[in-house]
This record gives sequence, C-alpha cells and structure tokens, in this order.
Amino acid sequence: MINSNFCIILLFENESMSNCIKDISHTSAFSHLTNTETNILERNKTTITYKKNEYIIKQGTFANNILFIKKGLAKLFIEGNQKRIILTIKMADNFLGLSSLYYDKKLYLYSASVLEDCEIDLYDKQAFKHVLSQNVDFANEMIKFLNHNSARIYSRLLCVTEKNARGKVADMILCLANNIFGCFEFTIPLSRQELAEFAGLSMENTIRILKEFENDKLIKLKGKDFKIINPEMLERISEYG
Amino acid sequence: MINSNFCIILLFENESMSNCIKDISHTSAFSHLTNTETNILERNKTTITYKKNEYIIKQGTFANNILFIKKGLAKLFIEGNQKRIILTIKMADNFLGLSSLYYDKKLYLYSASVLEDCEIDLYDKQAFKHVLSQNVDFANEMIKFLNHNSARIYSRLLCVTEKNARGKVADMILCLANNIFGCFEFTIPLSRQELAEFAGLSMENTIRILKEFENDKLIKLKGKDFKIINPEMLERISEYG
DNA sequence: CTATAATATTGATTTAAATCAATAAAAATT
DNA sequence: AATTTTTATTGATTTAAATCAATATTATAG
Repeated sequence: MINSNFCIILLFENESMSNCIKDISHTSAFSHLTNTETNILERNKTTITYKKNEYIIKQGTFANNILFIKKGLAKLFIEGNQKRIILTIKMADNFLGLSSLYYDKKLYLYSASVLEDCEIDLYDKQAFKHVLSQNVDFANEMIKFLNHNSARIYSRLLCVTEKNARGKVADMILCLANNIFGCFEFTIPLSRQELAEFAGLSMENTIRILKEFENDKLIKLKGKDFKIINPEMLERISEYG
Repeated sequence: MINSNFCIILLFENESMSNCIKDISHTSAFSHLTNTETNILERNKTTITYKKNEYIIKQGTFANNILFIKKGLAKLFIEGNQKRIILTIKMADNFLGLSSLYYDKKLYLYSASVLEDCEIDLYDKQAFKHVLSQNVDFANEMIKFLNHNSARIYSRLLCVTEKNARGKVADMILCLANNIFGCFEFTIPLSRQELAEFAGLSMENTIRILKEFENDKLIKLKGKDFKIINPEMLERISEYG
C-alpha cells in the first residue's frame, strides 16, 4: 500500500512555487515535554491503525481526541450539504484535530480519511489540554502549528475565489509536487473525483484540463502516475492563465 | 461616524443561523495576566487612532505588532493578484494579527482597514511573545481565539465553494445581522463593491440579487440601510436555493 | 450651487464551467 | 476468464455568473 515511486527530479527550495504552503513537522513539540508530561500523554494514548478509505475524523462529531499521524497518508476535507472540498493531504509527523482543541463547540471542524494505511496515536483531549495548561513551550508550539494551518487556509481561500479552472488544476499539481511529495514525479492515491474535490472543480472539467496540460506537454499522466515536465509554465498558469 | 441605528428586532440565540460564526470577545485574555505581565504589555504598547479607509494591517508586510481593537470597526481581507476577498468584519475587543504570532515567515497573512474610526492598541510582538512564553493561561486563550478563527475560515471556504450566488448573498446578510450587528436592522458601512467582495461575487451580480431579495420581500434596502423581513427564507436560500 | 467625480443600477452579451449523456477503461467479484 | 460494477473519459448542451456598456444617482470639490 505504501507509495513506492522514486524521486528522480529533485526540487529546489523555491518559496514562490505555487500558493500551497508546505507542511511542517510537528514532532518538535514533544521535545519540550518533561518526563512527567510525556508519561501523562503516554498513559492517555492509544495507537490505532486505519485502513485505506476509513474515516479517522468525522466532521461534526465530538472532538475527544488529538491525533498524531505516525505513518501513512490522510486527506482532510470539509463536507458540505452538496459538495466536499479537500483541504490538504497530511502525512506522518503531523497532528490532526488541533483546531478543535479549545473551540467552544467541541466538534471536529473537518473530516479526515485514509489514503495510505495509517498508524495514528490518539491522545485523550483532556490529558492533552492538561499538559498544555502546564507547559508553555508546548502550548507555543501548538500556536505555531495552528498559525501555519491558518496560513494554508487563507491561501486556499484566495485560490478558490480568484483562480480560474486551469489555475486551480495547475496549483493543485504544484502543491502535490512541492509540498506533499516533494518531487516532480509521483503516484497519487486519489481518484479523479478526489482530485476534483482538491481543485474545487467538477470531475469532468478537472480531467479535461489535465488532458490539456498533457497535450501542451506540461505534464505526463498515466492513470495515477504524474510527471511534471514544465513546472515554470504550470507556475505561470497557476497565477492566472 | 459611529453607527447609531437602533436594534428594533431582537435576535434569538439561534446556533443554526447561517454558516457565519459569531465573534467572541478577546478581553478575557487580559484577566489571566499578573501585574508584572500587564506592565510589560503596557510599556510595549502604543495606542493609535485610525480614520475611515486607512490601512491598519497590510498583508505581506512584516508582522511586528499584535493589535487590539478598542473602538471602531475594521474589515479583514485577503488581497490577491486580481481580486480581494473580505474575510470578516472585526469590532471592538478583538485581537488582530494573532495568526502571525508564530508563523515562520513573520508576515501578516491578511490586510485590515477601517470601516468606522478605530482606536487600536499596538503591542510589540516580541513583548507579547515574551508574556506568552511565561503565562500558559494567556497562551491557551490565544489558542482559543485562533481556533475560533479557524472555524470561521473553514465555514467560509465551504460557503465560497458550494453556495450559488443567491446563497452567498443570503449568507452574507444573515452573517451581518447575526454576528456583526446582532440585529435585523442595520446600516452597513460597506460600499456595493465591498459587499461584493464579502459575498465573493461581482458587484453587478450582488446588486441584482439584493434587488431580487427586495422584490421578494425578504429584505428592505435603502442605500446602506438594511432591514431583514424574512430571515427564515434567507436561511433557506443560504443553504442552497 | 454647480460641476465633476465616484458609486450604484440596469440591461445586453459573453464565457467559463457545470451538467447531462454516452462510452470506454479499469477494477472487483463470481 | 467472464461478468458486473465502478471509475474515467469525451462530447454536446445548458446555465449561472462575469463582463461589457450605458445610464442614473449620490457624493465631493470648487
């Protein structure tokens, strides 16, 4: 189940590349804990494995856990009345559900499900909050992660409102390359429908635009195997074209 | 300059009303500070008055301050290459710029400008962070505010992607009534262009839909004076109509 | 109190993207 | 391996919303 494609073309550390914001590792937070605090968390933790397509978090349910992805790949998405929108793809070493930490309605704000089999630590929220209320460095790390997430959502909101369909698809491809896979050649564990939900378009339109990009020799596409040939041009399309 | 309209029709505390999330007062945070900490903040504070249309925060500039609105009304917006989107309207007793607190790029993620003359406390970010790194209750309050904000942005993102134009306008009107003015009759300090940026539509379309709503006796509209006549129907339109 | 500029409104037209419909390909099941 | 089901693709059509254009109203400046 694990994605085994090689990364043939390396990426430069180019900040300006697409509007999508790169994830940061959340493991750093744990280094701020004392032994006692680590023990508290350990004692209030269960590790669960989730299989492909299983729900990890269901939007609107009571947020009783803070989750930490140890292995695998998950998609985060918002479910509306008639549509869904994929917020981002989360990989190992990332917390899930942080934004429900102190949100007064105590509900998960988004759903998460498995793309590649996951191993996830579930921390009891009360215990987590207890540690948080004792350790200011830990709390500050959480603020950092939350803000990083905010930055992503803001740029997402802008993307959705101002880009045209081609721009959205180009942006999505660059986002996957730069920030999820860190590589110009990848196999994506998403269906066409899910790609559409990620781009915020209809499936048919998404497919059509992908074909267009292929015809224009910007990408190579075979099923779920992507290869980016002309990232500069994609970049240009992304910022309106 | 201060909005002096009366609130003739009171609102019920109805959670389900529109997707827009009501602001919470941020003053509570200060009660967690010790005298020393309060002094640190006071010594690193300037109070500035801003006049109508002035920029308070400019997106992309270095985030050197954490701001607190003491008086007035401000709009928060994201500026893209070709469009802007108004995120929300912020009133007194609210922090601005919290999401740049620990964001590693150290830039403001959005812009803010004045709708009704503002009196704003500017705290030096370093001093603010210093207090934050000492006082865990204060830090936890910040997490609460940030999460509240995340909840709003998520619901905004969903609104923008899944609602049609009428739904967006209905949602905006309900949001203004329920969460900004807390009242079914209000005078809105926004131009038609700004209303359009709030709804995420073109100005012409926004105006047309407002007229439609007026013809259908859902609202009464005279320049910038709004009166909501049929909130239930607006509610229904908001969730797809 | 005009003149000028800015904002708002209305109508006609265009266009981009969604939807609908048919078919093809792939995956899963027997 | 054959059948069924699901997913993907392509083309035709519709539609909602943007754009363009003209005019009206309101605000601002002289």
